[in-house]
Amino acid sequence: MRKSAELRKAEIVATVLEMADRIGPDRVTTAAVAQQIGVTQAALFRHFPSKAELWAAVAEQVTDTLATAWRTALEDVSDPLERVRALVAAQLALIARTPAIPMLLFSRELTIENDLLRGAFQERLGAFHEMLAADLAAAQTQGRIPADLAPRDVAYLLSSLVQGAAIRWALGARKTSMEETGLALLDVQLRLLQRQEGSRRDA
Amino acid sequence: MRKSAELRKAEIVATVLEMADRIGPDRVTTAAVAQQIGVTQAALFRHFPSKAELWAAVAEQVTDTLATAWRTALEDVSDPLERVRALVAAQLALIARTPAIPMLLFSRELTIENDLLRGAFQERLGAFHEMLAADLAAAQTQGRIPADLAPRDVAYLLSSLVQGAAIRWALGARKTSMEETGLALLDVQLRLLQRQEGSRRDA
DNA sequence: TCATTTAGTTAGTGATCACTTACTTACTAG
DNA sequence: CTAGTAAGTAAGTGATCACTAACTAAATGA
Repeated sequence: MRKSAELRKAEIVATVLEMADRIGPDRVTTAAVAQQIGVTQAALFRHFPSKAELWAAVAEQVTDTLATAWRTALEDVSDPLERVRALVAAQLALIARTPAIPMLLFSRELTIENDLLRGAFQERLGAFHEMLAADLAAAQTQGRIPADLAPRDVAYLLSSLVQGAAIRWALGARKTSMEETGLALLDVQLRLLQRQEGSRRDA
Repeated sequence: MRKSAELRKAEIVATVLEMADRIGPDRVTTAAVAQQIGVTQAALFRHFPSKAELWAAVAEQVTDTLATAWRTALEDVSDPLERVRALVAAQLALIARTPAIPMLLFSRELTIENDLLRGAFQERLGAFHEMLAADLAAAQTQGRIPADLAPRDVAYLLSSLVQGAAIRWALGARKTSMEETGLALLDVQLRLLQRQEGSRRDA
């Protein structure tokens, strides 16, 4: 049953993330993680010098996953509004698959104990916002959405849409489908953005 | 320095809420609360049989404050869209004044330990959503916003706006003014909602 | 084959948590 | 004035936390 350090580290990180989903980030104790893996609690400290460094590894994996998901979503999509849609859809899908992500944003580990982690997550959210804003600006130059809108404002509205959907999903004990409801709202918002000038042209 | 039970209970609840703002909900220990008040830790258990019941009292005060703020905001406002604006503005102002509220939504106490609290908050958010939806429906019958929009969908967009603003504010270490940026976004969204048919009529 | 490396264990540490018990002191009604 | 009540204290409890020291056994390379 003995694994290489590399494999074991990955297993520990994955387990922490899974347990953060299931029981909440602040409930993930070293003892609980070790028990789930099937090693003693002390074994974790062979691989990570402290729990904070373990969380840092988790955060790094999450931010990597986010970056990868965005890149994949944008592959071979050139139309600006389709790119916006793909980005939001990817974010919704990722949160649905890894519900710990929004919980991590407000966990004790991130918000209080570890300024570095908070900074890393904030930077990722900022990157998401900037990607949205860039494509929205492109859509604007194509005359697809009104010219007097600030792309960054619209990008904020769209990221808020994702965050709101995640909050309602979390509070509702995950009964509804976050992806479906989120995508439905995205369509409403995108129609609102497009229709004004589009309908003028059509009419 | 001895206070009546009523006064002391109120003082404890207020202190918990203040400390939840300052150090995070999960960091609020009975010892820390007692120390800030200036009594022994055991004294808290004279007034609340358990920490869970203490949190329940805090939640009740918060939901009461929410309800009051909404009622006050709607007083003497009859125009549907102005009511929507007043509601969202009131919510932004309240969160800015009591930043623990969004943190509570994701705290361990609420999301894991205490199903009752989670239910209470979910119900309040639902009430907010329904109030928005009702006024949006009224605006729809007045022809102020497009008829083919589901009022509940638009209400979700608006509550998400508030939640997104709160998240960015919390993660950004509260450097920006949440009320200002939130209200600016609200204006953008409201213009998006109105302009479509308004501009058609004008044009 | 055997020495070295390394993943893992056993059995603790002190700190901190919510909560309890037994006692004490301040207020108040009769 | 005094007896009862209610607020508060001192000093614990056991549980749980992250983390450590000393030891063991499995893999590996010469």
